[in-house]
Amino acid sequence: MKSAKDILRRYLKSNGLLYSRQREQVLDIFLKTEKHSTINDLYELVRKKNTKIGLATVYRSMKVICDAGLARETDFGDGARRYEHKYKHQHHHHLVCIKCGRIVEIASPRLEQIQRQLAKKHDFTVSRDTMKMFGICRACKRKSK
Amino acid sequence: MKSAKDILRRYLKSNGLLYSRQREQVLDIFLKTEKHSTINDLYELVRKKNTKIGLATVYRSMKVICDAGLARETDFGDGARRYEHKYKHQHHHHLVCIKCGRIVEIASPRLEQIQRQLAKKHDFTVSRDTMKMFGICRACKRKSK
DNA sequence: CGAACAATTGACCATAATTATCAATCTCAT
DNA sequence: ATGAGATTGATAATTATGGTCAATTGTTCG
Repeated sequence: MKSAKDILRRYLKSNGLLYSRQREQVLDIFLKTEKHSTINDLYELVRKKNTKIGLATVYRSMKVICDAGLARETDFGDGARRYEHKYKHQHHHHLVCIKCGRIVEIASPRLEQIQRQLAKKHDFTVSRDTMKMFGICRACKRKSK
Repeated sequence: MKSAKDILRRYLKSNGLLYSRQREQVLDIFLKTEKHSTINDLYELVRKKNTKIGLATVYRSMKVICDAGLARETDFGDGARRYEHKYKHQHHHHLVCIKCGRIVEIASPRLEQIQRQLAKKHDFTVSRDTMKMFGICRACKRKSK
């Protein structure tokens, strides 16, 4: 089983790109995060290891890490791009609480099946998909009673 | 059957807001658009009728029109908020071609049913949801052969 | 109708996320 | 170790969007 670093290394090499210290640092930090970090989140974390790193480098590194298939961009409509793990994580969708911001990840084979059928019906070759439901979670419903 | 203007009027009145000339103009233009316009698209269209209107007014008007339930924000991840019709239009999802930008609207009761089940399972009260699949449409697949 | 009052507007500024620029520096195959 | 080419960090530029405020407008009520 290849490690995430191996995958990044291989991706970079096969595209004529370099395995820089900064890219490795960003990947290390990203792998340690649990969920849905913004570029700024990652930037601040990486700066604890490397105070000299620039914000643009974090943007650029996450782009490469996505291209390598290790991360996935998600957008919760809050004006900031977020990243989640893609390697060794099953495809999933999101329930987002608009009160407390809690995000629940959900996987549903039946949903995926319907998605495949819909894509086939319209002859689309799908490379990326996203489904989100925004609403109020159980805890917030209790609180507001 | 109430017209979109009646709905806006009623919404405004019941919220202590005013029915201004600009809001009506923005609504008129929005109703004439077919699909997924950005604020800037609408701004340029409204300016043909009212060269004095400000961009901020279009932002503010579309916000109110959304709140009144006549429009829905969509996000295709291209860095610009887009608006689509909500009144007298059934809920739907999107297939987006990443080559030519074509957007196909799809409705699926089975998908909606699964969404309801997933929300219920996690005790979420869903107020808004979105599902998108990005890929290559039939026409673009043919072209690239 | 017309005055009064609160909401809205338009112009402009503020902010925030993201990207472009470019000289200095680093990576890696040889 | 070296050189060609990729990357970086600092900063400026860009873009979408929201805030401010004095001037204007819409609505209500007498």
